[in-house]
Amino acid sequence: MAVSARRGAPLTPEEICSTALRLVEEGGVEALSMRKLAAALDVNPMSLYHHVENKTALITQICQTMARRLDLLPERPGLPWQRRLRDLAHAYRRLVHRYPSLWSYIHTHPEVISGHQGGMWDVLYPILADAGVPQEERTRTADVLHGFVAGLMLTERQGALGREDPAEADRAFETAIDMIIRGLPRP
Amino acid sequence: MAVSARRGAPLTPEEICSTALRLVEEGGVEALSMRKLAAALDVNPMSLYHHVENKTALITQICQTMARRLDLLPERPGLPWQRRLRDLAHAYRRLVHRYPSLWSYIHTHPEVISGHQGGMWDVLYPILADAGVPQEERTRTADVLHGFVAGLMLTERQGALGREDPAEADRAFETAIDMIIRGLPRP
DNA sequence: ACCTGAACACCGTTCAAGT
DNA sequence: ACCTGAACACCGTTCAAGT
Repeated sequence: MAVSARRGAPLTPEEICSTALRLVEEGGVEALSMRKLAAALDVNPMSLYHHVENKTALITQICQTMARRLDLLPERPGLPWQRRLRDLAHAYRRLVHRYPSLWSYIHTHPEVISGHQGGMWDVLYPILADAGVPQEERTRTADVLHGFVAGLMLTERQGALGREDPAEADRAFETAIDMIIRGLPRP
Repeated sequence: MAVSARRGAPLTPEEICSTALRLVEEGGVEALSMRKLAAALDVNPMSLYHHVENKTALITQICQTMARRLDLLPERPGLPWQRRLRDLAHAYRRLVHRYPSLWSYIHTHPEVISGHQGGMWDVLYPILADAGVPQEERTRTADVLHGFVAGLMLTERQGALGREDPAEADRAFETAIDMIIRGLPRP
């Protein structure tokens, strides 16, 4: 039989991807296995391989889905760049809080995301321009800034920011953004 | 027989740890398995469990060994703090270049290292003091700085700094340290 | 075209049995 | 005290066989 164990539908890529993402949200990337995913979909483990090349390809897919969930505020060129930079950093932080394990995975597996894809960079560049960062330094500055904020999240996830007091992590994050704003290269 | 397959010696903790670290240096943390480690030591896989509680305990041990390899320059209070901060950052970077995979592992597995252990912090605090960072902000600033540099390394490892030109990664690192120096909180 | 079971080559770890 | 083999419960993935 061609669609036996499963209810009706013949196992769409979307269903696979969203179920996989759910497993990751619940138990981290290490909780995702092809066999558990198949069980969650009520399907034979091997059926998955007709829709997904392999496990790493699947993870790459759910990473891209995650990246699309960065909830950027609408562009508001009227606001000062400091404010927009702060808001962007907070959006990034919210995303990491939502998918901590998957986010870590991406940043330890360079191969899954290549280049400046995702809406974040389109928001960041105009901010840097308004901040007066010279054109020829903007790419480098953007990479460094992303690194800074990513490292902050790494540290927060390690519990190094505010071990006892949870509000301390928020405060440290603000301090960090202040440092970044002060430190930006000016002409 | 009690020491059969192995040559003479009865399998010391040091031997286990150093061999495990070698496997990690060669193939990353994902290349370390209890069974491969046993093979490298020419021993039955189960023998390891008489010297090591389990795999995570073993990894924690080799992480601590790695942390001890941070080659700090001797303290030179005569030099300006900017210079000392830069040197410390470079020592950190060298360590990450030497153990990229293990370093990533630590920063994605918060449980393996807890608190400010390791000589780095003893070097960092006096630098921050000389930089004029107020006493009550030093802990937070130190955590943020560590986060910044760690994030930089993460980004570098992802290839985001200087994809084509390898010297660009060096330049981006210097730019980043400049930003940090400019951005430090002052009284 | 899509699904499946058996199989292969791996894991970490437990446990009873050996010396 | 230290080592070991067999076993358990997992992996990802291939492949030939089913409908």
